[in-house]
Amino acid sequence: MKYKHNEIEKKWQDKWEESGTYRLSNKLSKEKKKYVLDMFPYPSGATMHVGHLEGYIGTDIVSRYLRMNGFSVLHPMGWDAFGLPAENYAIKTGIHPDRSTHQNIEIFKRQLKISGLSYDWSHEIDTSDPDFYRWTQWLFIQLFKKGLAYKKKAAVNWCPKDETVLANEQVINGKCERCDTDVVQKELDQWFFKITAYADRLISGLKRIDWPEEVKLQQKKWIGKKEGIIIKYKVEDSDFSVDCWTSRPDTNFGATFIVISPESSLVNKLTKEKYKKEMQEYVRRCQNTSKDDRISERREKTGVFSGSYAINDLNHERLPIWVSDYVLTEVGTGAVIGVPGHDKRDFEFAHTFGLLIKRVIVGKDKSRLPITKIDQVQEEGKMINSEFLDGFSTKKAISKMMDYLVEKGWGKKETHYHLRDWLISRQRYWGAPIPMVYCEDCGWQPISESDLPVLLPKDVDFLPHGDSPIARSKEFQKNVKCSKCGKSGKREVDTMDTYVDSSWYFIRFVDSKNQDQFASLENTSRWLPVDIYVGGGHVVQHLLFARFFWKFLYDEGLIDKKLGDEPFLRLKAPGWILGPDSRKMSKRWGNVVTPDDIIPKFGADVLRLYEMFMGPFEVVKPWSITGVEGMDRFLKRVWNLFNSHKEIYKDDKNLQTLMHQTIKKVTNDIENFRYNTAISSIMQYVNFMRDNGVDNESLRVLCKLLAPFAPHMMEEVWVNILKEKFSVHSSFWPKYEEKLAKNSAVSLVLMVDGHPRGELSLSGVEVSKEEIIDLAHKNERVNKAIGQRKVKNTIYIERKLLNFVTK
RNA sequence: GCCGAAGUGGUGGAAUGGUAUACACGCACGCCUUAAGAGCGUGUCCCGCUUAGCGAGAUGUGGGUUCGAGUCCCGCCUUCGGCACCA
Repeated sequence: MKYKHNEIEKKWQDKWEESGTYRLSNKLSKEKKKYVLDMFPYPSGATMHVGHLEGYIGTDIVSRYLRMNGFSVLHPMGWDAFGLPAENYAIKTGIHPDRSTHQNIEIFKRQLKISGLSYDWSHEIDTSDPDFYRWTQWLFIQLFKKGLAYKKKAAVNWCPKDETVLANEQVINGKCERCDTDVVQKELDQWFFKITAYADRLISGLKRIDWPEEVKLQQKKWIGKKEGIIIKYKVEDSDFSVDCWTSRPDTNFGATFIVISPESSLVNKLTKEKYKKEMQEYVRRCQNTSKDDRISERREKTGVFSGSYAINDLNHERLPIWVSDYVLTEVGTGAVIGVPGHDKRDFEFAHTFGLLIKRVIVGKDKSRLPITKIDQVQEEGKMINSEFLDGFSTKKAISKMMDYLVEKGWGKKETHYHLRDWLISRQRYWGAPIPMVYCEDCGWQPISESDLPVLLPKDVDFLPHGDSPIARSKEFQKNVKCSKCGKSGKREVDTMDTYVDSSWYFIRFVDSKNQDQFASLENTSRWLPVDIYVGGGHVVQHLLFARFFWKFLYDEGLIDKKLGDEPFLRLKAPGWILGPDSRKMSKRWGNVVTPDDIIPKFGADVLRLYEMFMGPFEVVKPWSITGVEGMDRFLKRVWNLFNSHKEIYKDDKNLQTLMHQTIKKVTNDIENFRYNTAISSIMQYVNFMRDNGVDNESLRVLCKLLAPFAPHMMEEVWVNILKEKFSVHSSFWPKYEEKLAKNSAVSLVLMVDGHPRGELSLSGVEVSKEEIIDLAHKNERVNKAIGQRKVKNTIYIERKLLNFVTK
């Protein structure tokens, strides 16, 4: 009997949907819940490819496994539907983003469904649906009320020709990706979320969660907490001073100049008449330099002397004050203390302009001579030429110097973070409108919550015209009232960063149809936090933002405190799947493999098994069509095994042992996302049965073990061959017995000096170490290997090996 | 430059510090077929020998710890990912 995957897969998919096999019922127990979540996809115009599917198959397997273990599993799917690509597509083709996005969603959804994924679609969400973004807007208002959303001026990438704001990804080498015009920085009033208020907790919370260490490290690095000190330098012949923040005050005796950023408000005050003209020109030039150019490391250092000097209180030395664009306004205080001997950037600057270079750290080569080459610039070591710090390590010197400066009143300790507040304003159309109204009397006021959602107007021309597209809607500004005083006001015309949507969607999933609340306390308490979260790619920021929102809701009591203040307890990141040519899948290389290329020919079960068998879940791996064919052969063998109950085994110890070993292995492997080895052990089990025969129990177990991986064929087998009650996916996962999983016959390795020299078969009976040593000495090869030497030591590991050491 | 991950057959990969190369892919030969395909079987790291076997070597590279290292420690090389003038 031939297995017709197309027919059978369709048949069971329909049956599962019709009987609600994966639907959650409210009767299920509260304690045994699991929330298994995929990072929801952006439904882009390019179709889904097999790479997207890797994570989805992984969560599907674990979800099915958990259900079979008696858990009620929330496993939802939805759409990160707002975003720039749809808008750009609209600009190019005139097709409204709403239309193109929803067409894409249909394609994605069909592809997920034919893959046999067990999502409970009754929880589906779409971030571009007013039902969803109403609560995104509501969240904004909660943050605003707590002072965590605020407006301030900030620079954006601006294309003067297209008259539009560009996202960082649209800026290629400092030029607009569409028209190649040089991108400039433009200051606009924009909304921010104060994520920095949570910086410390975003670090400390990492300790409590089961995430890959490298992801945690990346988060820590992104937050970039650094202890430092602000040192005040008096400016000579004036009554003001320059504040420099540094984490390395230990090298302060090596300071020879100060550099401030061109954007600093001090530039004008400090620049002496003689240098004014040159300075103005320099500052103007910096303004017109794109960020990319400014950052590119290869660029020579530039700068202009201000004519002013600051005084280093430590040694009363005069420090010339320069202006240079290698100093960034946003970092520290926007003013840097130049230590050219022990900082490469400062060295380059000093070298270019002929400034003094002092050594205060002994070189790696023990050198105490002046520093003349960049290779000699070294950040750590033993202090010299630094009075009271001499002889100390840099590490010790940092704290000594900090204390000293604080005591003298010259400095103030201050912790700085790399993390900045989150700029969420987008001068774009396809996003959630920011629910704020500007009133001449009351300033910025939120929409009253009962008036939500602020609908995204549809009558918008989204071609770039130099302002936010929504500003051109005729409807949008009609009858707008200040929620505080009732006077007419003007709506905010910017939309929110789509990261805002994706930072809380996982909460909406637990109660996606709720019309009165973002999610009920009952449902959040029942399902959250997320037990297993799977996804990769752009994750660093997403995870930080989502953790920030969660902590905020936690603090506000909008979710139950007993849920803890971390939303994702366990994280797994699937590795990329490369094309068959080992390059990243892309239209450009013509190496994209989609589920539609594979499923019609081989079926979803083959695709699922193959993807999980390719290699470790977290690792990058190339696609191979011959590998798919191999998996097709394997599944055919499985099908034949179930169809030809040729020899029936009775009471066979080997088969039973292997069965328990396989259950154990597959169970542990699924728990740890080691699907490739789970499948290989199932293969060994199948091979054994094919060669040696089967019995009823071993077949039933095989069907269950394989059910999460190949759900369609196993359902067919379960119902129509094994004649069991529908559905295998609601049956119980097999249990193994430790005792039965142990081989009764053990082959013990005999070694001499660590080299294998033979083996000893021990069956069942317990044998003592002494008896084994006796037996080993009867082995010819062992004796030959020992030869005339004396055995000095004997190492015995039960059931494993015996090693005679003669050396 | 900094941070992180990884280097094992022709290929994807397996291996709680305990017989390296499981499980697959590919290839070769054979069986079955008029034939092709499918299916099944056998073989497949490398060198040597007195060749049903035996012995030596091999997990990027050089050291170290250990009775024993792919696995742990130190140095170097290569590849991939992230960040990048962060003071």
